[in-house]
Amino acid sequence: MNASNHTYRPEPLRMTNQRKGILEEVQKARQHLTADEVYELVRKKQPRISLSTVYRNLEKMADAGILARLELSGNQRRYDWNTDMHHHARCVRCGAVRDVPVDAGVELDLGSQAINGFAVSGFRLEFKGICEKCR
Amino acid sequence: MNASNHTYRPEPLRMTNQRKGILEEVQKARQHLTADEVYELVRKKQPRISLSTVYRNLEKMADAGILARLELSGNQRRYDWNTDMHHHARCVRCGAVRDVPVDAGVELDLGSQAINGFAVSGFRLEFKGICEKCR
DNA sequence: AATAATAATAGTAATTATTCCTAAAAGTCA
DNA sequence: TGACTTTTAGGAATAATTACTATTATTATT
Repeated sequence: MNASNHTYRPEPLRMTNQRKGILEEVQKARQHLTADEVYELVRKKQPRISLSTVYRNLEKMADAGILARLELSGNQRRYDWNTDMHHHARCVRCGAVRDVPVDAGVELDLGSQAINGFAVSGFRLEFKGICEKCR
Repeated sequence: MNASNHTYRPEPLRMTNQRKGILEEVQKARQHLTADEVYELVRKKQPRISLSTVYRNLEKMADAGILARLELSGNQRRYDWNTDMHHHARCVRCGAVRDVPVDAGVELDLGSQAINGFAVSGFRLEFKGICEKCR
């Protein structure tokens, strides 16, 4: 058991077909996918791939910084091709999740942010609302 | 399957011993508890209570607005006696979660918040950092 | 207090998401 | 090519949560 989610991992990543296929699907997806969504997609091209391979690789690539983990509150883990800092907005009707650039009119004053002895080092911001399609 | 998490529930809540005991523990806890933490606590006084009763009641009381669900990203669901609007801060060392009042120096500009066609109706904000004890 | 109606319970089974295990196969490097 | 090490498939294991069901408890009403 490891305290940190982002353990330093010196071992090299071999470029296997499976890994390539998984990465491809995540990168070309328009939404943020769950492990089993990725599995279903990759399976069309590599019918013998196993679910555990998909899980393992998504986690490994997230550790390596190639992908980003997306753990929205109360939901299944998803993976995001966009590893830059950004927020997310979830539609309460259809459940779609979209990216929100950090500067999209959102201003979070973290200036001298020391909430009663708590030293803030980061935050995550999650919007909910109704997306364009659902209005 | 129901689209909404907060279904209108006209049926009355009967005040059973189990429900009373569960509510008591959540309200007197200093931390935000998971279902099985509540279970272990209530069990000391009501050794025959079942885990599913704890789960069912926590959910029911959350639906009724007596408790608040707390689903921090990538974590087990917890329950919060404080149903007023507030944020949370999680210590990356010890994992403790504390409340952050909405006005604690945090300013989120939601003025004309329409992120490219997405109508924002709410948001959740989660801090991480190091708590007083762990510094 | 007794009755009738129905909500809640204990105990367990089922589900879902994820991680772990292992022998066999496949990349990588010299 | 051969040696070394990572990765794989497939399935078992785990953890959190939800669903099921016969029995019991609560509440409102006589």
